[in-house]
Amino acid sequence: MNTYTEENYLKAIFKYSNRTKEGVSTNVIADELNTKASSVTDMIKKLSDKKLVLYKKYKGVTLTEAGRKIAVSVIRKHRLWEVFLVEKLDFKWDEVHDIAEQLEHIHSEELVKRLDTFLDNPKYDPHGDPIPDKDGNVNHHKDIILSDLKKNEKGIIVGVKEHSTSYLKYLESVGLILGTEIKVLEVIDFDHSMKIAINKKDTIISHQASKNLIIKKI
Amino acid sequence: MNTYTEENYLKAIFKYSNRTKEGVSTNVIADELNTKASSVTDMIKKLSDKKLVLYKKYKGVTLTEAGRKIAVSVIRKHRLWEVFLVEKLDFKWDEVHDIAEQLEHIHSEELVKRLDTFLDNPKYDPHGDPIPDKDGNVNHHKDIILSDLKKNEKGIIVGVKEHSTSYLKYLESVGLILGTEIKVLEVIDFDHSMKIAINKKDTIISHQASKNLIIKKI
DNA sequence: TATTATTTTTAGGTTAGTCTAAAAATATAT
DNA sequence: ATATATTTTTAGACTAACCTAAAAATAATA
Repeated sequence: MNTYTEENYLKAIFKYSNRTKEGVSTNVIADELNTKASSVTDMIKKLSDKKLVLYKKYKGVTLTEAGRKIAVSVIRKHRLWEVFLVEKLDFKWDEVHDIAEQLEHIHSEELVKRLDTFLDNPKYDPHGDPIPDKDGNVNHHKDIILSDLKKNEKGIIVGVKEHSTSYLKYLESVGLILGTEIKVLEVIDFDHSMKIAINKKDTIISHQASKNLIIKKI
Repeated sequence: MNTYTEENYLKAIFKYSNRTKEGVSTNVIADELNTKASSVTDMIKKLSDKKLVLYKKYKGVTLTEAGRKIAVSVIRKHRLWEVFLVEKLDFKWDEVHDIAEQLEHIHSEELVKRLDTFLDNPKYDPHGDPIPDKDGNVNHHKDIILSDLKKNEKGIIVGVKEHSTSYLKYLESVGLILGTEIKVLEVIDFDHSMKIAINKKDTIISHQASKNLIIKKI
C-alpha cells in the first residue's frame, strides 16, 4: 500500500513521461506538485527503493511497470469519480477536480469495480479525458486541436488540453461543450484568432482558446 | 482544516463521551484507535491547543462544541457513504465499514450536501445507526434490545449494537435484517438464549446475539 | 574552452504522528 | 494508612514529508 503522497508523485511522473523517453526532471515534478526540488529528490529515492521508478542521479526519473500501474490506477479512479460527480451529483465540469483529487486515493479495488459498473463503464471523463481500463490501458486522443483546422473545415469537440476553472467556465458560457460541432469560418492571420460557427451561431475565439480544444475532424 | 488523524481522535472521543459527563480516558482512546497512551496524550494536547477538546491532566478529555461539530460531521459523512455503498453500489452491510472509514475524511461541504440529496436524505445507515443532520443533531435510538423482551412480546429490528463482520454476516444468514419482525417464543433461564419467530420460522439465538440487536417494541 | 548560469543533490533542520521506557499521579488493596 | 497496582504523562527517539542553504554536477554562452 502506498501513501497519498507517493501516489501523487507517481501521477506527476506519469503525466510528464508520456511523450518522450527521457527521464522526467526533478524541477518539473517539483513544479507540478508545488514542492521543492530537494523534496522531490528525497521522494524519488524512496520510490526508487520501492522499485516504482528508475533513477540515475542528475538524469531524471522514469516509471517502472509497477509504478506505471499505480499511476494509471489512480488516474482511473480520478476520472471515474469525476464522472460520478457530474453524472450522478450534478456538479459542473469545472467543479469536480479538487474533490476527485481526494477521492482518487481511496483504496478499494471492489469499490472501483462497482463504481465503474454503476456508471455504465464510461470511456471518457467529463473533460473528454480517456478513463484507463482496469488493466491499465489508456486510449489517448490523437491530438488534433481546433487551431489546426483551416477555413471551412469541421470538427466535433472531444476534449480539452487545459483544465483550469476559468477556461472550462468560459467554454461552457459560449456553448463549447463536449460533442459540439464546429465549423471554422475564418482564421485571422494576425493573431490566429478564429471565427467559428457553433449551433448556427457565430463566435470569435482566441488562439489561446482554440489551441486547447481537442476535436475530431468530420 | 483538520487532518485525517485529528478527525479520528475526535470521533473516538465522541464515541465514548455520549453517556457519562466524565472525561474520556487516555487508555480508552488509545484502545479505540489502536495506538499507545503516550501518543494519545500528545494528540490531546494538540487538540486542546486548537480548542477542540477540554483537557485536564489525568482527568480525561471532553469535546468542546467546535470539536463535537467536527466529530458529528465526520460521522454524518461516514453513514451517508455507507448508504451510498449499500443502496447504489450493492455492497453488503458487513462490507462497507472500511471503505466508509476512508470516505468520511473527504473534505467538501457541497459533496455531502449533494450526496445527501442523491440518497433521498436518509435518516439511518445500513446498520440502523442514525445519520446526524447537517446541523449536527443526532436522533439516537432508545436502547430497547431484544434480550430485554419477555416471552410473547414482539418487536421490529431497527439496529445493531455490534458492527463486526462476523456478527453482521451471521444476522443476515438467519434472516435477522433491519425491519424484520420478531416474536419471543421462549427464554431459556439458564443462559438467556431465546427461541424466536421470524417470518414464520423459529430460530434459537444466544444471549450474546440478542443483546446486540436494537428493536422497537410493537 | 573557460566561464557563467541553471539544475540537482546533499546536509542539516522542522513538524506531525508515532513509539518505548521511565517517572509521576491516581486508584486499589491489605 | 501504607504498600501495590494501574493509569497517565514525560523524555527522548523514530519515520515521512517537507524546508533552506550550500555544494556539486550539468548545461549554456562568450
